[in-house]
Amino acid sequence: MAVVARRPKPATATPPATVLRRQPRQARSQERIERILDTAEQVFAEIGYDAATTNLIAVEAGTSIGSLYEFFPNKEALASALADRYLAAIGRLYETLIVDEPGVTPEVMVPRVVGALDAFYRDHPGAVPLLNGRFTSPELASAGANLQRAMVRRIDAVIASKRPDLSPPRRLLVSEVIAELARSLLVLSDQMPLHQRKAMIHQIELAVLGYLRESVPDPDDHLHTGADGPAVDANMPS
Amino acid sequence: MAVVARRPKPATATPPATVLRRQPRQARSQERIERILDTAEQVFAEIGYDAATTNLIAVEAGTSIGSLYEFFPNKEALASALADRYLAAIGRLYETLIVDEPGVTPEVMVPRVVGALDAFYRDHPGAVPLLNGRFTSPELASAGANLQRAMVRRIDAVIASKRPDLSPPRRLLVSEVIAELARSLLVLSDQMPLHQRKAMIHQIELAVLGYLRESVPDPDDHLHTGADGPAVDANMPS
DNA sequence: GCAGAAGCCGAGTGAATACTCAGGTTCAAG
DNA sequence: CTTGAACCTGAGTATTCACTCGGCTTCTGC
Repeated sequence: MAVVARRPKPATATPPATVLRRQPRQARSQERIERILDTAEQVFAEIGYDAATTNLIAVEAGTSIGSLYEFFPNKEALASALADRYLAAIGRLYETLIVDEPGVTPEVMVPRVVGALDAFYRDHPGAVPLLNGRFTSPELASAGANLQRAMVRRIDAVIASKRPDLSPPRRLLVSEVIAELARSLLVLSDQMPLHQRKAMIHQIELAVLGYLRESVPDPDDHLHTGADGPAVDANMPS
Repeated sequence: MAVVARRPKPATATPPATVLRRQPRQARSQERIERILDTAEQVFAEIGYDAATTNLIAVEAGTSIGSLYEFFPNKEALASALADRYLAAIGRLYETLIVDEPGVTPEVMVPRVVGALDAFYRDHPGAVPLLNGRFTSPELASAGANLQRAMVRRIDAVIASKRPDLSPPRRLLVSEVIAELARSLLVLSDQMPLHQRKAMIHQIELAVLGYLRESVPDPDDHLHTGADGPAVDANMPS
């Protein structure tokens, strides 16, 4: 239950529902909205979307349900607003960092991307449970899925440029594996205490690079990696 | 919400709740129970634990709620019974395949384990969404987490035996990465059509092996890889 | 073939909860 | 200061859904 719509009265053609019901005019209500969102994020992360009641969120935010519904048309809208907080930022991060620049090798790009994502998730502790948690709304789950697809597409584009010899399906497969690998391991690292987290981030880089070397061996590599020589060797195109 | 207990009446000290309320004596009811479980699995997989209503499950199973509750004490018990169907089998699979045999290299063991898991998941289409799905009950989620911990422990034991030079924390980290990598990519492959699935399975093997090579380079390998000193060094206690 | 047990049914119960609304309070413009 | 708009409140409403219970049907042992 509850995952399913619980809005039997209105039935008014289903507007976007993603936005606020009304734009606040006074600073007080703007702050209230922020407080509600902060609280919702925390509560969702702690007990999950379904178990979170709008009443609890309102009370925890130090306001009343009436006020909550003054601005948010329904519970899903809270989740949407929350997702919007991060989606754009992470999307921009992808666009900035997963790019096809001439001198950038995987050894450079992977730590950059993984590091940036890790930093972002550390700065925004709610983001991971929100977008990758096990108990989120369908709304949030599909937002997370879209983000993941965006990452896959960008990786695919970079590989396409760097390695035109790979067939498109194979490229896509490799991109999907890399993206999923990064996603799931970043989620894992997000659950760890800070001192282990750093080590885990490094393992993520190793995992991505190791997979890349196995799956897409360097064409200008003399010794091809059968089961023995990973041989990073001096590959310095700059 | 429903994630939270919804059993306000009984309050009877909380018995195990994992079992059937009553053992069936006749074949008819045994079949009914099976049908209910099959249906529950399907419904949970399709719309998630929360959105699934016990009434729907009963109707879909061609029976009545009364009958459902004749045997299952509550909704969670359905999930438990479902988990029990797979947990033991997968656990045994780990015990059989993730073992420390003398001549078995990662190149042999990894495809074996990944292949066996893939085969199991193909034979039991409900298992993956049930244990790794985004919308399962806390009960099921923790069952899945336990299973994952079991895998980590077994991998850790094998690494401990093969590579006594690694420090325990490092070993554990590597084991966790491998287990998570396998888990998340197997989930991904489970969502794919059969022809892509085979290719993905191979990528999983490459990913695990590639990560292993990066993270735990062969000690008798002259050139060491890492971007950092993994501090493996020539530490030979034997 | 019958009595009692096992099994089955589904309308009904009660608790949980998303969302409303009538009435009050605070602000800002004139 | 006044007035109307923006804002706030929380008890109440409508709905959903896990679970019960009394009555009915089917089986089984004698």
